[in-house]
Amino acid sequence: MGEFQRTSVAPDQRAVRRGEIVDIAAALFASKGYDATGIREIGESARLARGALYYYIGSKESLLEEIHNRVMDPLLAEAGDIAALEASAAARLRLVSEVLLQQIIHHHDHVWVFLHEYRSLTGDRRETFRRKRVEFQNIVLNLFAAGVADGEFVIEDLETAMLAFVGMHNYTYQWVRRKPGVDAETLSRRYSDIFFDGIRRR
Amino acid sequence: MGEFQRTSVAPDQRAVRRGEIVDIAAALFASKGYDATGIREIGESARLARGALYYYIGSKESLLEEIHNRVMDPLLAEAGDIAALEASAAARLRLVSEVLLQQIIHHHDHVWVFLHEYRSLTGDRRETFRRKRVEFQNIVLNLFAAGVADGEFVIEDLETAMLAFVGMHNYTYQWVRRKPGVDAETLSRRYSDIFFDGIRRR
DNA sequence: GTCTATAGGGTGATAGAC
DNA sequence: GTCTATCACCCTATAGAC
Repeated sequence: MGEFQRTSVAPDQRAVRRGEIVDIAAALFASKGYDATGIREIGESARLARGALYYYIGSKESLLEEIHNRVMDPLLAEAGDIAALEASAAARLRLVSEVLLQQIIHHHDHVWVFLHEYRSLTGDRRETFRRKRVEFQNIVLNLFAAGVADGEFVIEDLETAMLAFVGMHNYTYQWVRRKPGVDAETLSRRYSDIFFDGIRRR
Repeated sequence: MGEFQRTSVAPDQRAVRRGEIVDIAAALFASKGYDATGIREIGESARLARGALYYYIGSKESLLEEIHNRVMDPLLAEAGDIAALEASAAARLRLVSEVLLQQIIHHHDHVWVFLHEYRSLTGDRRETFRRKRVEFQNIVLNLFAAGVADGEFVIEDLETAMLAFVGMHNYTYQWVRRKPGVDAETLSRRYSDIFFDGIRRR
């Protein structure tokens, strides 16, 4: 039983080290691009020669896959929980906006890679990622639809509205690093104010 | 004088062929990525061996530079003309929205490369591009500021509003190819309706 | 677990024949 | 203008010693 506890509860050193390497890779991929970053560079940053590096990573593409999952999986879980809350569509969209911006701001490297390099995923990895992205967009789409059904929103085309909302948020990764001091809560409020009420004086 | 006219007015065959190769490269870079596309592939698509190809292109990076300029230069010129019109800030922003979406929809490959691969530009090329992007964003920023000065808009933070506006538009390149039949005029109207008046029922 | 050596295959760019 | 041959260098991944 002591042995069982050690393998199931104690941290797996190999998995821990692999996690560190994933973060190192995310930083390199974000600053130089996936294709332009060599396995050698990742090894140098992790202080590991190539042979030892491959003991942890398996392949370069599996690092890319894990970077994607680290952003997408918590985002999907949180957005799903928020959508299930008993609150107005506007209130729930505001919360989704905030968790999305938190990922973009606090896991900036991973999000950059996620939004820039998903085409470097191949085969099943690519298809799995595509499905998760559709799932997230559907959560947002359904919130807009719920708002229209409740008479809370007036929307000409639901899909365009969803894509405008997601696009406005996602694009944040392009500039947020150059504006330090911006926080998810403030930005979420400003985006939501614009999206729900517009900027025209009334 | 006849000879002078021929060199200054008649089309330069080399420049024409180079232009065709730039378009071929844009299509390849957009579908596979800049780093993942080889000079050999560009040559195959253009039906030219490497030696002949280099006679036209100079270098791979100069192709990337020209793809950027083909999007940015007309956009800057049109946006500058629109900003100088005597019209409300909302009307002028609506026109800027439309020319931006026209570039995104009708020069989709070039825009994809432009928004995805600008980090592969080096040295002066990169700096020149950065300046042009700032120039475009300043045109949009000044339109928002003019709207506030006229009492037409109420905006908490000008720069956030500008970035939200630009981001909502730019992100369009990610999905517009999967929705055929979308035109710049319709999309521009929908984006502007959301941005100026919001989606909440009043 | 970590290393070095190497396999097997790319890359962008240029020289020089025609 | 277009070609082939080649330069110098890079890549991901694996084998096998320690």
